Amino acid sequence: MAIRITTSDYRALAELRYRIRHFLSESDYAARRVGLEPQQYLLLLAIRGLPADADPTVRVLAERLGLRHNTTVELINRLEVRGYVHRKRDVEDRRHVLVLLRQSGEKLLERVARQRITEVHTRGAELVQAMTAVLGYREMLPKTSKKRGTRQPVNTS
Amino acid sequence: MAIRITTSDYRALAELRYRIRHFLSESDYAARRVGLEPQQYLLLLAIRGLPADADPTVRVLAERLGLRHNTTVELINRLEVRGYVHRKRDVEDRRHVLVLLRQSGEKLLERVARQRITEVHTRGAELVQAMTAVLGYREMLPKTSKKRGTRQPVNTS
DNA sequence: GGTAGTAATATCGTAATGCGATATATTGGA
DNA sequence: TCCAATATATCGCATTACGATATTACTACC
Repeated sequence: MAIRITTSDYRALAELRYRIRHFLSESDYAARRVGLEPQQYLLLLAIRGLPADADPTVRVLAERLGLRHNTTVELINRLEVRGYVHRKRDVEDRRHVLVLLRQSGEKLLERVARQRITEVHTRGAELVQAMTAVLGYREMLPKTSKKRGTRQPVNTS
Repeated sequence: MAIRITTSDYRALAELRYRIRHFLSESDYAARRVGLEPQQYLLLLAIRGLPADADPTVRVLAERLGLRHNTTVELINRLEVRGYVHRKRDVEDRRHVLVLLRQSGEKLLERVARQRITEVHTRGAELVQAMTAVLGYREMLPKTSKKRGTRQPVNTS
């Protein structure tokens, strides 16, 4: 049943990760330059760039960041201590906590985003190109057994 | 001088991150299921999938993972303790340390990679599509505003 | 209205991650 | 030989992340 995984397969997976990682580390670096931890930048971005129909609750943000809710709570704590965001109880449903940007947070976010926007369009194209190259190296991979399809969802949210 | 960053810009950046994050977290999850931390899986993968012309030294692996060398050293330490890799001094240049997979490490890596290979081909295509959509979200707009238009179109050649 | 169950957030303990600064060993020249 | 560059390792510290558990608020159902 087990199809042998070749060195080419491993190289493709590794190369894909390498490309993505280096694309993202530009942004990590940009964040650190303005004194933000990478994850902190991502939280600020997630709030500011939330889809129009969503509220910035802890749970929603956790889902957007691909994190557990408790990890997100602590991330918010650190940003609140630094004065970049603040919490506001949702009056509609008092279980919900809305996480809102403060001026200082928005400022920092903007400084990182400004550097990223052009960057993303130039390097992003490279990344997409590299990804299609890597992904297309074996388009005709035979379908594996049915069992493999029973995968659990990543998030409990 | 500063061009205003719009909500659409933030949404695009956030959406891009969301897509990438969820694509990657599948792999984090697959790694954790076999008892590997995400980064540990990536180190094993980096070793096994290293380009043919490279040696698995600490520095090379750090570069492939996009990490500082000292972070990589500690990651290797943890994997060595668990018996998944071992170190070997390079006899050519005794400053170099070669990081080699042990059987157990290779086994675990294979289990994760096996789940990822098909996954990457299906979800990867989705990701690429989403990325081009996000990256090109303004490419379709009329190029009236010259300021914004200074961005290069995606070159797929 | 009361109660059980569900949902959202928070807290605690612990391990992994990651960096800057610094230390040590090795190599390859001047 | 001596010195600068290179490679790895160590130390201290903050951040990240998770599982388990607690607390508060809402919702059904009786």
